[in-house]
Amino acid sequence: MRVQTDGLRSGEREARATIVDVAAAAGVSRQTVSNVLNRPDRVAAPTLERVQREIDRLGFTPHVSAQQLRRQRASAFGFEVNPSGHRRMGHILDEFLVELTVAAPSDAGHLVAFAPDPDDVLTAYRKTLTSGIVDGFVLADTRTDDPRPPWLIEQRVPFVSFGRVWDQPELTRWVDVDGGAGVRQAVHHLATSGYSRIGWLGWPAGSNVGDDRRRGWAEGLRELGLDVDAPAEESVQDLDQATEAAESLVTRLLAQGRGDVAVVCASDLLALGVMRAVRHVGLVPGVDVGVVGFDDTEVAAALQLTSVRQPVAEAARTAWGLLLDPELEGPVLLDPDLTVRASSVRDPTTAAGGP
Amino acid sequence: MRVQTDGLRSGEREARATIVDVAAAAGVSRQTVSNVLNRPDRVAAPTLERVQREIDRLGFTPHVSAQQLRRQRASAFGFEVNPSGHRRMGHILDEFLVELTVAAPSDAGHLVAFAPDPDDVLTAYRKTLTSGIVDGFVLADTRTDDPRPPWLIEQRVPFVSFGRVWDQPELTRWVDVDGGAGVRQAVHHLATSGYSRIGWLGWPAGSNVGDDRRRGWAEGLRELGLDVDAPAEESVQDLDQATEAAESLVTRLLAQGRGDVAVVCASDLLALGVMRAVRHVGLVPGVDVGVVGFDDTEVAAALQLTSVRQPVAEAARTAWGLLLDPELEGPVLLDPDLTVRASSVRDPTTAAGGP
DNA sequence: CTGAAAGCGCTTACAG
DNA sequence: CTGAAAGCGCTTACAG
Repeated sequence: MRVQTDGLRSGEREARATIVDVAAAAGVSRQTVSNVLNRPDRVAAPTLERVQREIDRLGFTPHVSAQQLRRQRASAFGFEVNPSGHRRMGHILDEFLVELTVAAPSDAGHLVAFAPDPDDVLTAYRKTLTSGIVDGFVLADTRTDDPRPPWLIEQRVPFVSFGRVWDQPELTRWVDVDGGAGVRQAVHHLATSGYSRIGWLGWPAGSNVGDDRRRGWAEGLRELGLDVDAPAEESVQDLDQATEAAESLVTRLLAQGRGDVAVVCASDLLALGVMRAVRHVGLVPGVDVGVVGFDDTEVAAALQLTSVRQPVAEAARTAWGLLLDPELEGPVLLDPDLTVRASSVRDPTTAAGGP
Repeated sequence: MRVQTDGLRSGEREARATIVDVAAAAGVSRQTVSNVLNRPDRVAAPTLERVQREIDRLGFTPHVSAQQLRRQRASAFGFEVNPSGHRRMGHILDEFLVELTVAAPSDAGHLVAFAPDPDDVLTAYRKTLTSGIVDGFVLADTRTDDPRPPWLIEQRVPFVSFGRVWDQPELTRWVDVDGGAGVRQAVHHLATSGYSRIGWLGWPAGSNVGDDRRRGWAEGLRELGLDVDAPAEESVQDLDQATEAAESLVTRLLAQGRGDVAVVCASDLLALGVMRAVRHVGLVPGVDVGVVGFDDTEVAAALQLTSVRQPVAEAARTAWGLLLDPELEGPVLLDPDLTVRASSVRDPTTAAGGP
């Protein structure tokens, strides 16, 4: 017999209602309450209604641990996080974690974040799994020679990946953002704004992500009938080096004429280098030279930089779909959005790139 | 009788070992295995060792749901997240979520992120609690008239807060960053760099956080014997308005003389406005006018802006301490760090604020 | 120091 | 359509 809510002294913690309390209140067995919850079709309408009323009245919520134990299923999935300091992809992964949590279908799954020892990542995956708190995983930040996918496949553990699993092409349960399509979109936008000589500032060749974005630039030019031999330069992800590379790039572009020059970049930081280079030659970003970055970081927002934005929330929803819905076929490649700001609209009243 | 690991066909998912498997392998009862795990002092040394060896050999990890159910304790705490788009504090809270996960003491607690319906936040707290998946909560982003603290207190639910609970001064289980101390530190740093006339650009009076930071500026000036009536201006968190306010502020500061002028700001965005204003009058941030921002965002890193950094990882560790260690007295006020960059060092070779 | 008993809250297959 | 039985994997108080 449970303590009745009404009988509590004020300030005392209410005892939670269990399925047995609901059963007693509704005058049925606890199995029938369980059926109301899990197999409502097997319960007669009047019984259903009566039980449901008591569930609502008592504020009953099933005890998740008991369900997990009995069902031998956690209905939860793990997501590895690493200390913010070591981030390799800006805040995208922090955002993805948040959006995965928001998008969790409350009935079918929730998210468990865990932080492995960096020297022995797989142990954390194994422990998380065998302690019964997850049924599978959402991977992100997959690398070439990533040990996780082969291990998970061997163990027959369900997983999806945010980001292609580059060296396992037979794997199809992943969702990624089509960086090339995003850059192509940027090129089309610049052309529409009246820029016709569009250069590229990217990372050194050899990174899957960077090469993909550069391909988008070349394809965009080709589709539009623009000069496919437009200048391109490379820089690592460092502001000073980017500025230097951008100075050379901007000089080459401007040497062929003025007024219709723009640069598309593989990242916002590279784009910031371009804005600097443009200022250095006495011109104004967005008015004299168009600039587009990638990832729509805080920097882009602050400096009025047009930028390609990854649809992180949609990627999170898709990840849940690939995990839970066997009908949904992978892989899924999402188109990014373009956030248009002053750096690409040729409006003399709204120069970009302050201060 | 369980399937033996050795007997599995290759590729088949291993059945996890349970406490019963360990007991059988070690030739003891399952209660003894449980004692090895939870009350090792009650077990004879040889038994302890024998059982431990089998635990390691079988890779046994206790089933968390079974423990939670039996102990009637989740050893987990909830943390509310909201879609990234609606963020009010930059990426600080995303970072805090990550650091809370990293800092979770694996034996004593783990973190459960959940996303409430914005129109009915308390319902999500109640459900998370009564479903038995958490024992309490970590709050963040507490507001004046926040409904959560009074409700949690009334329900006798344990919680800590990242950020003061401003309108419940009797509450002491919180950890916060001492913004005033951070700004004071910035003032001292600027003075050491040779700036002696130091203005303030803050938010309109009335916000707890903003007023606190401004107090730090005034105290810093007083401690150093500098002009406590130095000019101050206000702006909301918007780049154009910040630039306008900064222009007025910089003009006033420069009117009294040049060469030793600096501005401390309540945010990096306001600081960006100052850098713009400095450029507009033909001067160079960091060389002619010192600038310090707050929060050390990506913008600060990209623009070589010196900025006050909140110690998020330490705040997360402290939050766990306040939650789990009754000896640890609250409240805890952490000192921020100053990330020094070109905008405050008066070095002509490293101007800040590109492009 | 070790083990037999009870039970946490639920679900599932099955009998009536 | 409804309920009695069994059991998921563990821990706790207690008897020996």
